[in-house]
Amino acid sequence: MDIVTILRHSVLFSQIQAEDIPNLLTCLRARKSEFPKDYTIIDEREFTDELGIVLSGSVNIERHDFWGNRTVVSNLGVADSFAETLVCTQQMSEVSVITCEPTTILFLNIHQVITSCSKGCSFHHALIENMVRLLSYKNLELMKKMNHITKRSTREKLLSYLSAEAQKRGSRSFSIPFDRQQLADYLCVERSAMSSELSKMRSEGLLEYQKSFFTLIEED
Amino acid sequence: MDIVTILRHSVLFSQIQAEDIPNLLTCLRARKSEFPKDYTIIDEREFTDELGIVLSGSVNIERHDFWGNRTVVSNLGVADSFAETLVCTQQMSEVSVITCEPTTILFLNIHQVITSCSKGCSFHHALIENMVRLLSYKNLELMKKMNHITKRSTREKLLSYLSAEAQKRGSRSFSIPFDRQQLADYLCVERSAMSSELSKMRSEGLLEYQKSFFTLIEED
DNA sequence: CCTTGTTTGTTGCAAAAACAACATAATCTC
DNA sequence: GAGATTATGTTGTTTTTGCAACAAACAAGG
Repeated sequence: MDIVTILRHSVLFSQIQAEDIPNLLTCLRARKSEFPKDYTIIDEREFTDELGIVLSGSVNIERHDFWGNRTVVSNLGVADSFAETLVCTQQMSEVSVITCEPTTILFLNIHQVITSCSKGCSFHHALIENMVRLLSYKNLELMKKMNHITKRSTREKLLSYLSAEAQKRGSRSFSIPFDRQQLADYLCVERSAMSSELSKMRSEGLLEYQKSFFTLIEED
Repeated sequence: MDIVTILRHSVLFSQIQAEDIPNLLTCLRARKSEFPKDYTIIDEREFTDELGIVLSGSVNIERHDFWGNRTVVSNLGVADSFAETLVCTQQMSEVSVITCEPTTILFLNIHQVITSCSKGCSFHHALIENMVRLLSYKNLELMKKMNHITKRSTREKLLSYLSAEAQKRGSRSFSIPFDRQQLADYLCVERSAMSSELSKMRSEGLLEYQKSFFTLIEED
């Protein structure tokens, strides 16, 4: 799939005509980079003027506390973007962006465009409007995640997350983008306790799973 | 304090000249409303085209699950805003906005301005740029809250929250905007267990408190 | 194909949290 | 000012989680 098609599936470029995109990319000083698996694209305490869009592969957004305990904030796939908040606030990052597999990223120098673009590009307004929409959807994603982790028990967190994933895919069978340790760090629980709870839920007939592929079983 | 002064302290109107604000308010179809304490300004499942700014008083953002368990998402004071994500995404609200005390709100019809404003107001661009900044700061606030609630124990959540509040105020003595039940619902823990833990922390010499006024005690 | 490393799942124990119930203190309303 | 209501704190019990240790399964590398 070529870049223009991928970008038109992103929030940032939605409702922008395909023929306008090459000029926009020039204006945004677009640059493409490829990274191996487990590569830290942006680290904590870094600054950036560039928003990243995933062209292929996937990344995790993570953070570590003082003692090195990891929290997985989110997983991003093709057409998803990151670092939009850093670009807009010009603050130091509190998260890392790490590849989960070989990944290609398109970097866009959004900062100068949303603060002042004296070129008067005809699609500038559409871009900044999309930026507003992008940040709003990021807010909603954070609220959804918070909805999972505010649950009080490990089982409730799992049910909340897995049922939301099923709903998102429109299917009771689906893959999640995390291994066990990543899922535990995403839901803020202890890995082996979570595995034990998943095993109990399976023996109670609530769900089946094989590694990261899950099937929720409908109650009769 | 008059409205223009308050608005200039908000993110949405920052860097907009005081003399431009009256025209902007006309353009935004501004309307002011007063509400008693414990009034639900926006309820779950509602839609809105209007962003609200707190002129006096305060509000809590809350949500309830299917069984009626409440989560407190955040507390907003003077010059803070709400519903910006609803306005930008045109989706149904998943939270309620409830007054904590008698409160005055300024409602602004932001939606039509950020999607298309054919009047060509000279400050339209500044407003949408501020909207981008506002949404980014909301993201950062959600990330900060998530930083508290991803901690694994009640004590760690309390320490995380209270030390962040101290840092925000630049003082080891401060008031928080929550009673005990609201604080417990904000940190997603059980109220009486949290009270018990606060009591232990006090007897260990970590902090003092009287209702919502706290003092963190420096370690020797 | 074999060895090494990683991932997943299990077990037992200690600690922590949730919960229910209740007493005391503080606040509000009449 | 008194009574009613709400808020805070305590206690004991049950449930759940975190943790450490380890075994088995799976994946990767040579």
